[in-house]
Amino acid sequence: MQITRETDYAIRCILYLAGKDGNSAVVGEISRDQAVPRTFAAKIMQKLHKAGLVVSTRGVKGGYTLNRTPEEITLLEIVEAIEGPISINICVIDKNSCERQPHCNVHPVWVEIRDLLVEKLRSYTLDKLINNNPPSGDNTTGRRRA
Amino acid sequence: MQITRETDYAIRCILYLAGKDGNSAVVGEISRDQAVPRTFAAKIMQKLHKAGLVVSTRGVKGGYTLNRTPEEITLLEIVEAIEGPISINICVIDKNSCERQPHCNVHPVWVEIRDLLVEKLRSYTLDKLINNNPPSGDNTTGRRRA
DNA sequence: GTTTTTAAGACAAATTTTATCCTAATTATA
DNA sequence: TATAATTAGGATAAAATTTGTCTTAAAAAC
Repeated sequence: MQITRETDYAIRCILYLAGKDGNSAVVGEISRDQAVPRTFAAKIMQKLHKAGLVVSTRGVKGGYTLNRTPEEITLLEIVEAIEGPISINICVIDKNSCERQPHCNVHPVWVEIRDLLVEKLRSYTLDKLINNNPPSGDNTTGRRRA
Repeated sequence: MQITRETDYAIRCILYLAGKDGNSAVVGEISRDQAVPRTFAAKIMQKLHKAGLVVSTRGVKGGYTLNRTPEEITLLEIVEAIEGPISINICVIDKNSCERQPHCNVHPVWVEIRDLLVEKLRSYTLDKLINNNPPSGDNTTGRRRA
């Protein structure tokens, strides 16, 4: 029940991009800085591009930039860009995977946990990760609103 | 980010045992009833035994029974009996896996999500799954205490 | 047209998951 | 005490997934 290394890489890569403050970076630079294998990083950036999280430019002055501000990109989007929809157990996504019954008694638990996970991942945006801030809605540190 | 099929099997198997209301069951019976491959089921029952969740008896009248009441066995224990400690990302468990820094900005997120998951899984006991009840502490259905 | 970059798909290695098989140990009972 | 029924544990194997690499093409700058 872990994220894959690829997902971890993807978060690092896009976080690096977010840190460039609007400037672009090429795969080689991202790969070097974040210590992810170059060709693997290339594949990851392609996935992030397909998911609409980054803009790609080909050619000599090409590279990648964020497609939105760091405030508008969530961990959930990054994870799902790499791994597809979160499901915890196969039965949450694939209706035909519970061969024996329409759904067993445990099924609602997986759905509940999936929803929990989705909400939590959605609450973290790139800028919060960069600034080490708690996610929206969290007020456990005792800070109060202005 | 899914539980393995083995874990799913394990939950089915122990749930079947819980349904036997104190009576024992042999691997063959569990395997047949829950449609999990016989030798694989045998391995799973061994893991549940090592984790102290079930009692095993060898020999002619042998088999498995629960080692506690269904109220006292949580989903968390079953998952961890099969998969080991929950971690979401390798860095949550293995301190040496973040090569570059002591821990990155994302690390606390994984810890938080791990904790969330652990709490949720702990809140579900076998009897709640059998009776399709919400976990302890949940009162979203509007029922009130007597 | 040459160089630098991304795009995409095929391929390959490594690891994990999902099993199976075999031998031993234990227990009931004929 | 021999036999049958069961679990215990380790070795092995097959399948699937993860983690990469390689090659060719397309695009853009100069």
